[in-house]
Amino acid sequence: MSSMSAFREPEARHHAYSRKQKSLGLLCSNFLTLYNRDGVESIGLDDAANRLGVERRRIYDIVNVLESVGVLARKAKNRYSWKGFGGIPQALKELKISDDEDEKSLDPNTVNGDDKSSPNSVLKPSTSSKADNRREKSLGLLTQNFVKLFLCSNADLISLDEAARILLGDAQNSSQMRNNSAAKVRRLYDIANVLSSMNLIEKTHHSESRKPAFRWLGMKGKPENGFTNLDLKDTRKRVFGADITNTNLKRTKMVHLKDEKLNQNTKAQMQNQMDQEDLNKHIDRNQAEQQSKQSSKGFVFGPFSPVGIPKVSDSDKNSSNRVQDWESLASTYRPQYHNQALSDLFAHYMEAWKSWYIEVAGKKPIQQLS
DNA sequence: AAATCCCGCCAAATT
DNA sequence: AATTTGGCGGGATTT
Repeated sequence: MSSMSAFREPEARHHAYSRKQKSLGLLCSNFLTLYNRDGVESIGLDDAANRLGVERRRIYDIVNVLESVGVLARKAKNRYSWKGFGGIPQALKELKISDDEDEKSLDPNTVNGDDKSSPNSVLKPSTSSKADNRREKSLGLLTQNFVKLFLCSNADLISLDEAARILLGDAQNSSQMRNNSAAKVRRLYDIANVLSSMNLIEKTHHSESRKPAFRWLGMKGKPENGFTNLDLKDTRKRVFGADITNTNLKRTKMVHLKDEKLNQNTKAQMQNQMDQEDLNKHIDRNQAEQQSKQSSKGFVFGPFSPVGIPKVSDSDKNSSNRVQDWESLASTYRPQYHNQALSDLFAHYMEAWKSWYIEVAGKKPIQQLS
């Protein structure tokens, strides 16, 4: 009854219904900021949806990919447990191992390929049952496969298009796989966005400046205590500074790992380094913002925002512009880190959020689960 | 025009 | 049967 769809304004002074403000990536950032840290241990989907001001559907998207990377774990209906960023390494390790033993050299893009081939393809788990058909196309599985692509191949720059192609089972033409691939890409965009918000990957461009692609950052993205620059030396895997010449990875049957309920205890030890990573994100955003708008830092709430709050927007992170404001907050440039400043900023965010939340929901501020 | 990807309908899964 | 999950893709936004 009486739904409030009174936003028909064709145009007005400054509105800008910006699609960016509703991006999955941003939502994920908010999600992380909200649940990361402190004693969060259990997360209710309803709560998340309310807190973030979005429909449930969106939460599922986020939660699914986060779970695929080990940050969350489904505990029960409507309930997930927060494992934290500390759970990522383990998850990645599992992914790296995975099963299947056959190897195949896939050539995502090979000019005039004459390698007919592709004896077949497909990733359908042979043991696939009719019911598992759903799981096969799940966002979660796609996420894991996408990640495996980075983990198992030596190419560190992959475009969504390539990923989709590979994940499909190769083959560069014919069949309606074409269309299927397109559909896959849509999903990959979503995945890439949330993965980006975690800084597990970063958007860049292939080669000099052509097609957009993603680079795997993994834990390296946030050196907790090392350095913020990723040199070319890299740690172990050698990487050619060029586009993918040939991806040599397995035909990934990919994951199917059975539920890993091995760990369940723990409670303190997971969160430790990601603090700044998340904040860096926000800062990054702020900087980007400074370019398009100015000032305005804060959160982006859902569609409905408090009556008194202007609902600050904020541009998304990565932007293809000059990066040089590193000192923007380093100020003192110390060998250490700006944890202090970051913590401060974080606190500010939380405070703002909290106050907003209280005002709107009229609930208690930040629940402490239990 | 092409690349992104939000939105939410509505069907599988679960409860 | 009701509710929770979550494919899926039309088409609006950005680039």
